[in-house]
Amino acid sequence: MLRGAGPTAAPLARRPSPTLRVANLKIRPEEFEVLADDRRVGLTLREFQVFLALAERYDRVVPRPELYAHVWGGPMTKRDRSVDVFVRKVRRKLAASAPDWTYIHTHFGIGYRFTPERP
Amino acid sequence: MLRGAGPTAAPLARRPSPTLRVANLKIRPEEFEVLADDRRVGLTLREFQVFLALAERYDRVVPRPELYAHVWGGPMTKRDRSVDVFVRKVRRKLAASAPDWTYIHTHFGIGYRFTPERP
DNA sequence: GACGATCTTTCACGGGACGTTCACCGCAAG
DNA sequence: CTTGCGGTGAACGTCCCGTGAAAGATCGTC
Repeated sequence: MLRGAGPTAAPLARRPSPTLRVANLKIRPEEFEVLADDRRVGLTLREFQVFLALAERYDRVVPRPELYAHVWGGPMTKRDRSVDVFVRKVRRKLAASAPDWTYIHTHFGIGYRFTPERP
Repeated sequence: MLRGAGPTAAPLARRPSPTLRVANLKIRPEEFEVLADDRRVGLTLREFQVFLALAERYDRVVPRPELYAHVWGGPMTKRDRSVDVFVRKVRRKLAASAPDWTYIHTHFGIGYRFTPERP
């Protein structure tokens, strides 16, 4: 009698990926991927870069020009709003995935700080 | 002359082939064969290599250059569309064998992810 | 070797996701 | 009140990716 899969059939094993954990987030830099409570946040490439630049400086205030230089790789021109726009986009997607959390805090005139908090 | 009769005659033994299972798929790496609901998907060699490279990283986002290096064994030149074309071919054949499933997901600007889903 | 079939690689086109910039407005600080 | 920084939505151009098809490579058969 023909057997189907046979006795050696095994579930496909999952290969580990370097993962940073903070609060309810999992961050996989190699995959440009962020999970909130194991749900995909779905950041775009730029959004992830901005998020990572902040997350790597956990609980530190990151000046806007420094953030810009780290992501865009050059000096920030005055009145460039790129950082603000992408912080907004990251905030929106994080909020959609984890409504009860606040992650990115504004420091007026300085920049942003990544510190997960449950209001 | 070959004869099946004789005292030592035995039923043709079916050597089990190592088989990975995931969702409704069976994967036999040694045979370069994929079955969807026990139907042959009929991937070609390259197609199978691309499929396996993704399947081995189940639920992981695989950057395009990494996928290319794993299958073609060298650095990917910019603007090389080989990966895209073969992902397309694999998708088409998988869809033909299992229309109700979606397996390979696109991550814009990064690469692809293998995660079977029933829409 | 010539031919045909099958598979791989490359090319071109079109739609759409993403990144950038702008404009408007609310609010913090002095 | 006045100023300017940041939140926010949206327009717009770029280029990434889906897709079909041509061109090239590989293999088997006659």
